[in-house]
Amino acid sequence: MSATIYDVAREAGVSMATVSRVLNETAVVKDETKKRVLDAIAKLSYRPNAVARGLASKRTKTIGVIVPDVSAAFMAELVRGIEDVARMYHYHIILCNSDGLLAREVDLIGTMWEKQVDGIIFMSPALLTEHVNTFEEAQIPIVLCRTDDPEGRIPSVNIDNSGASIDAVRYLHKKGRNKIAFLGSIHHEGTLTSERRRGYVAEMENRKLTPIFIDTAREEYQDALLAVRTHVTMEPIDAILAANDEMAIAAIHAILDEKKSVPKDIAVVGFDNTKLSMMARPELTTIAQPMYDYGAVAMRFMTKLLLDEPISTFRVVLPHQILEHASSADV
Amino acid sequence: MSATIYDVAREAGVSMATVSRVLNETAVVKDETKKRVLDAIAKLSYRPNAVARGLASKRTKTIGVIVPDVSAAFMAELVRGIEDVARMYHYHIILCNSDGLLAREVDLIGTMWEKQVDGIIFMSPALLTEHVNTFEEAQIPIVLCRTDDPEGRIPSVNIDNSGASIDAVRYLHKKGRNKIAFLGSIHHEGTLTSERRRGYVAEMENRKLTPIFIDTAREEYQDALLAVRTHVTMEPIDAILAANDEMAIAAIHAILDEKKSVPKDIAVVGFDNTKLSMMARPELTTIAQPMYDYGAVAMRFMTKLLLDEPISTFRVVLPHQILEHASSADV
DNA sequence: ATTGCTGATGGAAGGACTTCCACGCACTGA
DNA sequence: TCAGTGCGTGGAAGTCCTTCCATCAGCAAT
Repeated sequence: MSATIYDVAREAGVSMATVSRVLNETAVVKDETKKRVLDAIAKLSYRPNAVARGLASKRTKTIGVIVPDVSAAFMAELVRGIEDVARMYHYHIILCNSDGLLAREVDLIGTMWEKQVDGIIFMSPALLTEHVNTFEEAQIPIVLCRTDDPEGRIPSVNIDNSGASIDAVRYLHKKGRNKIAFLGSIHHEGTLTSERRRGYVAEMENRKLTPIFIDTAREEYQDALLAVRTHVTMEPIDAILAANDEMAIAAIHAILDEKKSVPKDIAVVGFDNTKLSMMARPELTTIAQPMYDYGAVAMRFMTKLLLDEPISTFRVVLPHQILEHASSADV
Repeated sequence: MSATIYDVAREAGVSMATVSRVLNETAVVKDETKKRVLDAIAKLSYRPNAVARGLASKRTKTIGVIVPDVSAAFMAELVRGIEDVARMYHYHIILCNSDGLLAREVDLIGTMWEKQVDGIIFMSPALLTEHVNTFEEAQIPIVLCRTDDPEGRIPSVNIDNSGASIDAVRYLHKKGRNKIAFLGSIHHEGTLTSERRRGYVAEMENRKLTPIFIDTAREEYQDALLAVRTHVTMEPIDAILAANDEMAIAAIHAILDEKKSVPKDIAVVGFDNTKLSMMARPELTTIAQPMYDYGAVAMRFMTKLLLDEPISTFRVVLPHQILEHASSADV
């Protein structure tokens, strides 16, 4: 079939140990010998078998990536960030979707271990004790991405979601908005949305404003569309802070459907700065998180862990920023 | 460290061969023995090492997935389809982005080979001879996905892009539109867009209509927005068939920006039925391709290849369908 | 009682690499 | 001249499985 390291050794007249050394640059090999080996490799168009390599070295150069759903709004960009950095460091990624189901997540971590991945980048709606336990059993380097560990046990990469909401409320209030509603679904604690909601509530109270909630079952366009439509006719509000862009756009459309104006009657601010925000009319003011960077930084973090590079902090916090567009512009 | 098959064998008082048989159900094992083995596995919380397994069996249960860019409009859904089916059949996927660069694609196929993947699902803007050659060298089962091999050498899963355009032109013409423009970028042959353009031209000529082209550099929102804005003021048209949804939405916005009406003045039809189509105002008429199914079917196809199941055709053609919405409704 | 099967299991040889240990050679310093 | 020092290299063990071949007990058929 295809050439093995042994064939290369014979062709070059050296031992397989030497070929391995050339391949991995793991020791000095005389230039002349090295050349012979490289020639033999080229001649036989030899490519090392990564599986055998993995078995012998106990390092597979692959990283497991567990996400709730790649096809969700901006997960793909994040995954792209991971993969790009992975490639730079000669890693590959095994991608799995968990749908945020604990059982599946636990199972996946097990499978990742079977596959002998060198590390796992993990995303989940909320981190539970079960997760942490599984991580500990698995004994694999883990980096949480867009998933907070409130107790800071696991290395993580996040933005300050609560702080971002605070900024948003401040921003809207400065624009003279007082009846600011929060559009999101109710989840258990530890969720991204719950953090965002927390910041919202804190800053509203801080400013002696009454929090208003527009709750949806799921965090989706259709649900949000209906919820906002209904709410707008019932209670007077002049601004909406949505838990994500998709819902924010639903809010815009719902408001327009009810013959009100954005931003004149109601300003809308989204979350995440997905492509969607640019594709709405009026364009959406949104809180930008660097989605690509999320993945890129998490993967870079992973390589640091793997290569024993010094790490300054276990909880990386990425910057966020309000990007102002027409949906909340001054009237 | 962690238990090996040998430990399990000792614990259960059998040979490792028997453990392997229990694990793989590759031969009959007496019920009582099997129970002892399973108990031992549970007791040691043993999980087989997939790498060692891969080396010994020459099957890794992993599939390489090469896409131009996961973060592109609907690639993520497609990848999700692949992964879901892969999981059903106990496969995993290694995901890589090629950016559609030939050199990277060739390199990736090589790396996939190193990784000893059982098969490759391959997506590319256009299939070239170099690809086919590399496939042949690699000797790995390949399934093309959303990538046509005009010569039908490689198994593939596609829709009839040219036919879809024909349908779209027919549809618009029946609605009384005569000045139908095609919005897309000019690529070399073999591209999806080129197929779509081909069908458009064919049906326009068939109906004695003059083809009108709005060309963009890249197939993106911004490029399309500018191109359409400019074009609309110069040449009278009453319909636009866009090469994808993103550009179609750009077209809608450009038309509105120029104070014209959609669909009254100009009807717009998109391609791909991404989530975006629902999120536009007016909602976008689009040619639906089953994006999730694209991936799911391709992966299912792959498993058939791998499991030697009978295959009816090497070129799977998925159905498409015009989904009518407000952007092209009767006025 | 002997032969011939079959069902259940053990033994051992790979599979393609990495890596540790040892060794030869040329050269250095006393 | 001889021990000491490295560099460059070979040999072989080890990694954890799968799988082929052999074995063996038990039972039906002759």
